[in-house]
Amino acid sequence: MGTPVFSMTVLKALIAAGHEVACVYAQPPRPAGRGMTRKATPVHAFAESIGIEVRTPVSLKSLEEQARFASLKPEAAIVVAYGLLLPEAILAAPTHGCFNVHASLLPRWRGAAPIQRAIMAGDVETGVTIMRMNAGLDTGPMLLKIAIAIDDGTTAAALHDQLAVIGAKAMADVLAAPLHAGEMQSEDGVTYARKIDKAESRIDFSKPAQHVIRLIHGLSPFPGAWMLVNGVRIKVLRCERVDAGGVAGRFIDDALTIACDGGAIRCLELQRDGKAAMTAEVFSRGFAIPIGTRAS
RNA sequence: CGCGGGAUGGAGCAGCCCGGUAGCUCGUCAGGCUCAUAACCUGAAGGUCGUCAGUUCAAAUCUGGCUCCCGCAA
Repeated sequence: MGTPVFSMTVLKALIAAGHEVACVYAQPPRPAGRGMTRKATPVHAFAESIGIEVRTPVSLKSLEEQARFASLKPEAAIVVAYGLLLPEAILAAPTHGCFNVHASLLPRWRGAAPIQRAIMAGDVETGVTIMRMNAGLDTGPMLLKIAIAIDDGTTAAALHDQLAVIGAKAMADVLAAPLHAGEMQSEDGVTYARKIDKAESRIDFSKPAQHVIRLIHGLSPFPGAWMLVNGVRIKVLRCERVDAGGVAGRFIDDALTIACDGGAIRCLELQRDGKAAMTAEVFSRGFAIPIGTRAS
């Protein structure tokens, strides 16, 4: 059970490991993208392409859906970024239980956007956790945790791809070994990774440089942290810290360096409205920004 | 039919509203200057202006269709 690309990576790994996939559950296709056409989710499209049955119920709360699920006689259910809460009846159906891959070191960053939140908070490490599922939100006993480091240059996209690979392997490893009950999560250190709100994505240069960098990288490339320069909306996809100062929110040189509170950042990769993403050097050729221009 | 931007030498852009010699920054190549350089100077190569059709004496520029790319919103 899953929906986005992350889930797809795990699904592929399980298939490669020789597991028989009886059925894939995914979020139903919804109007999305340009033109608002209904589009199958990544897991849905992939599973269908290789001939696995796909079900896309709006909810699993109904007795009919629960009966349909039980009739698969599943040995185990693997849930990755599915987006639906699983009722008790579903959790209890598989003989070996339900397992989840979560992209953080639980109990830190339970919830929807663990990858982005870890970067935005400035964590120096994060990882994946394999757990048994229970009725709570990412509260089940843990079977395996794998940590990896985050640095100032780590973007959400890069971290996502790394964690997907690690998570997929971790899940395959867990299923290959004798299953145990797992270790309960500590009550200490619980944090929740709430969904990314578009309002958070505008860059505030009155914040410290470190904070600005984390925001930019945590939201890169989606939804993308942005600023307004001469009325044009520009996303900053990658940047680096620079030892320089100036009036916060002003460009202080001709290399796309913008002053923040107590420091400055230099844009390395950016994208303006309607255009493709490009490096700072290439961007500069077609979009001149005089020193002193305001970014807001 | 959710809203909108774009397609111009290798790269990024301007020109389009007010049709009539293809421009800018960078890259490439050649030469010069220099102890030397990604610096500086000079010169050169390289474009059927996405595609199809229409209007016109004349279309990158106006009109319509098509293809592809992207931002917003979801």
